Amino acid sequence: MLGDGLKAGLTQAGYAVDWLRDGEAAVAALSTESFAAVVLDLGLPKRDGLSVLQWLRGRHDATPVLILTARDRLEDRVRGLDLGADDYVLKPFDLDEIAARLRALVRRAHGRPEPVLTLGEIELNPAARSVTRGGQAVELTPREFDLLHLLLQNADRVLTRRTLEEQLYTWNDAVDSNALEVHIHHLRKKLGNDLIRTVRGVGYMATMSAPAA
Amino acid sequence: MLGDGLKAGLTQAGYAVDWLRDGEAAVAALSTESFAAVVLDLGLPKRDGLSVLQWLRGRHDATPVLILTARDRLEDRVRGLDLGADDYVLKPFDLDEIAARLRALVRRAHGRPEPVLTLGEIELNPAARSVTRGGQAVELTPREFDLLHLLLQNADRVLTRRTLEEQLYTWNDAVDSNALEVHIHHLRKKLGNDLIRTVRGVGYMATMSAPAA
DNA sequence: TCTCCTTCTTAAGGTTTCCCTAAGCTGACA
DNA sequence: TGTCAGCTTAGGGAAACCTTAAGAAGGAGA
Repeated sequence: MLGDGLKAGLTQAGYAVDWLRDGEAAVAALSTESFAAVVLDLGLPKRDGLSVLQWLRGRHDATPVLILTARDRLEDRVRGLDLGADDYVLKPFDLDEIAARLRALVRRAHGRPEPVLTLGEIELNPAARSVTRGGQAVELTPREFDLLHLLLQNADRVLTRRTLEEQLYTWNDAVDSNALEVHIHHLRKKLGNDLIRTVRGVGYMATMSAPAA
Repeated sequence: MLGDGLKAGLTQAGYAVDWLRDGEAAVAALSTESFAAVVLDLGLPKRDGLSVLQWLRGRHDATPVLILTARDRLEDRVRGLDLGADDYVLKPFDLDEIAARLRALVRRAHGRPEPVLTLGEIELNPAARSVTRGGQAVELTPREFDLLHLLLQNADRVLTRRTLEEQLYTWNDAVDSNALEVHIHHLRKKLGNDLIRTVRGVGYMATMSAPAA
């Protein structure tokens, strides 16, 4: 059922999709055909998803791989990235998010830069990892950049604290502190107070215009 | 002829349409005016559609672009998406489909393709956690938002006090007070008295128009 | 190896927002 | 006209968030 939805969604997003229902079939397909990218569910029957990934990288096949993993299987995600996965998405997943990340992966694989993100007077260049405000360069630390990147990719949409922390800290899930708040604070200091809106009790959202007083 | 039909159809669907007949004219129009969305035929005369798209994205213009492409020009479609097109439709196309996709694109341009709940002049966007009344933003507190969300999800259906409280307060933290009434009151103050109808002895209901006498 | 420097996290107030409570009031229904 | 469900109002207090500062951790360069 999960596969059905995923296939339908990605097809609608403009991809040609081959859906292999177990690890063995996936290996068989990957040995004979060439794909732009692979979406790999780590909970595959017959042959474990991680072993498929390991096998693929063992052949020096650089096809971009996006892994799908359950929220409570943190160690799988870490192992997946270690084995050469390019990105991951947590289940239950959002179709738009998968489509967007796939597109980014395929772009990168072709050596094409990801498009610049713009919101108001802020501009973020993922390839150069640079940010400008009103045309003027702004220096951000790595964490600040990643956080801003996430927010801009989801502009006008509330991101929960949980989501942000999960994306920001791939390995160490339990960041039991207000680190996020501190980074938000630094971003606001550098980019202006209007860019990032607090949604009390939920999270944060990047948005262009301030609300009507 | 294709353009004629498209313009007529989109106009009828409620859009204000400017029809530029070649790539150069399109670039000229796009440099001076601002559009809610662009429908781009890749087979334009004078200046190729893809080059128009490339030019547009080169200026960091994020206007949604829907490309029209012939069924046998698959690679154009792929290039178009890579260059930053937001969606595509194959020729020969279906007018309703184009209209539907345009609607989705325009919405997405201001906050992802999230389903928006609408009732009368009230619109609620769960992704942005925003509410508008007659197009004008209304600021709600978290509790107010959640309550309105519940009511709109069950529009024209009576929700008992009990149901509402259970949903609002993580499993029956039995709020032994009139807190619910207070929030209802605040909502009515912000959104007008007609939206939420009291069903005496039972609960509340969101509904569009006042009852017939 | 040592030192300097950047960056990230932690922690501790300070501040703002919001939510419940409670008490008086209003209007519906008998 | 009495009663009761729901409406209205305002303030205390707590949770959520902001701000600041300092210590840890890591890396670069000598």
